[in-house]
Amino acid sequence: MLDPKLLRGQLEEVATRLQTRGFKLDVGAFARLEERRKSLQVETENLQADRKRKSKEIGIAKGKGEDVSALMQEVDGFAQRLAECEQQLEVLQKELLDLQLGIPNIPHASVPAGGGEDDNVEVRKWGTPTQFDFTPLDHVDLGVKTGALDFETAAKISGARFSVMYGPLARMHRALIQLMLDTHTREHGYREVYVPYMVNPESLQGTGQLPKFEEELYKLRGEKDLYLIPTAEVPVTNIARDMIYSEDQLPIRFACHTPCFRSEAGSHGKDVRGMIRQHQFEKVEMVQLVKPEDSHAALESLTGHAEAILQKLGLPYRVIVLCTGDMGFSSAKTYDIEVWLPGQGKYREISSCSNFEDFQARRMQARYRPKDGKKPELLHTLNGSGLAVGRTLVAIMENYQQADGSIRVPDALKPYMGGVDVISVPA
RNA sequence: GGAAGCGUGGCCGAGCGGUUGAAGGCACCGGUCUUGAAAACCGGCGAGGGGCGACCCUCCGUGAGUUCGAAUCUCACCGCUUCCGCCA
Repeated sequence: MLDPKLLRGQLEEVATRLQTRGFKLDVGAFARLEERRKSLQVETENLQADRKRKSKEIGIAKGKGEDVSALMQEVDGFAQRLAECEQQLEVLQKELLDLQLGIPNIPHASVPAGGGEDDNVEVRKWGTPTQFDFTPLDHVDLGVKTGALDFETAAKISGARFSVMYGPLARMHRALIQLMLDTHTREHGYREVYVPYMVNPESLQGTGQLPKFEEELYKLRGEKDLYLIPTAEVPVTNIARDMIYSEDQLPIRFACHTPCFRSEAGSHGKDVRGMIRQHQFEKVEMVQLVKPEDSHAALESLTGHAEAILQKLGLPYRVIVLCTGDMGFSSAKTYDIEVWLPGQGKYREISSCSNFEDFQARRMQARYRPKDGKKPELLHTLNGSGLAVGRTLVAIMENYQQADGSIRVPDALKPYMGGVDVISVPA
């Protein structure tokens, strides 16, 4: 959520900046609502002040044993109007809030302008696309050859966009999670955290998935309103909801492994082959809670933490900065990391690292108290995948494949693989 | 699932329906003292919001209700604790 004061005070500038990300702010509608709110709120509060004062007088008069019927009548005189005002104000404020909850974050000044993914800008590249002296297969064909991936069985059990993995490949999938968590906790200063996979609507509103993107979520049946998490970002960031941290507690860094559940509504026909886009996938997520002045530096280091995993695994990648038109709803700035996939002959997203500044914090009322003892301030939140596990597995399969369809185990994973160093093709 | 109890400021903890946004303590901030620190003492100190301002409003788990007036009374819901049962 944007700062309501900013919205009121600099409505036109805000609208202009939101336009760069393709969002049309209805300036007129907002201004009209805001004007009505202002006059109604002033009237309501004046009447409330009146009632408060008179009630106090009644108390005093009664204490002295005086007659209070005149005072009571005075209150009666405006009680009706007050009730109307209060009710209308409540409706109006709800309307304004709904409007504000639907407004995306303002892009940071350093974000390149652009209308869509074609305008994203590459900022660096690591490694070079893997070369083969044979024609490389994609992970689906490799999965068939090794007998380790089984989409048909997954379809039988659940449907499209699910996968079943067997043996050493399933183990490598688990090993990746271990490597990622160990790296972030031992080398990058994150605290490991375990969280619920089912969350309430308040949490989803806090991070920005609700109210606007409900169709992307799986909602559970049952007497409680619960949703499956689309990312660990939701439960982990909401740890900070309604909190006031002391300044010396910051920064807080969490690393968390969870499954993620996404309906992928609206991506029909996209990445239908293989395990690139699944309804269920594993991810290790990094979340940071920092002081406002530190958040952009934190985004750089957090992105580096995700890159470190790819470097350990020897997977070529590039980092791009998303342009204004391609960023997510809540983000002020986002780097995507794209890994080289020989099977597709292109770079594909494997991590997304974002600085939300105070956008999520305002929705969550996540704050900290500055050292000088003054008012609590909103903190800044960030998160990034470190990494998407399924896609990392795909990248390893495709980059580490050999001519016979077997897959070498990257050195960094060997300690976790119990002696297996090749996923071989059965005879 | 059954029974009982409890939800008050950053934390702990008082609070007869009426000058209570809330005693007290801790923490925190400022000061005195000290070579420095600690201790002691003095002072300050909840959050959110509105108004150009003088100021004003809201908030005691959440939501309804009673009342001129609710932290305080009623109802519902949520959460927590303890005991019993069941259970990975």
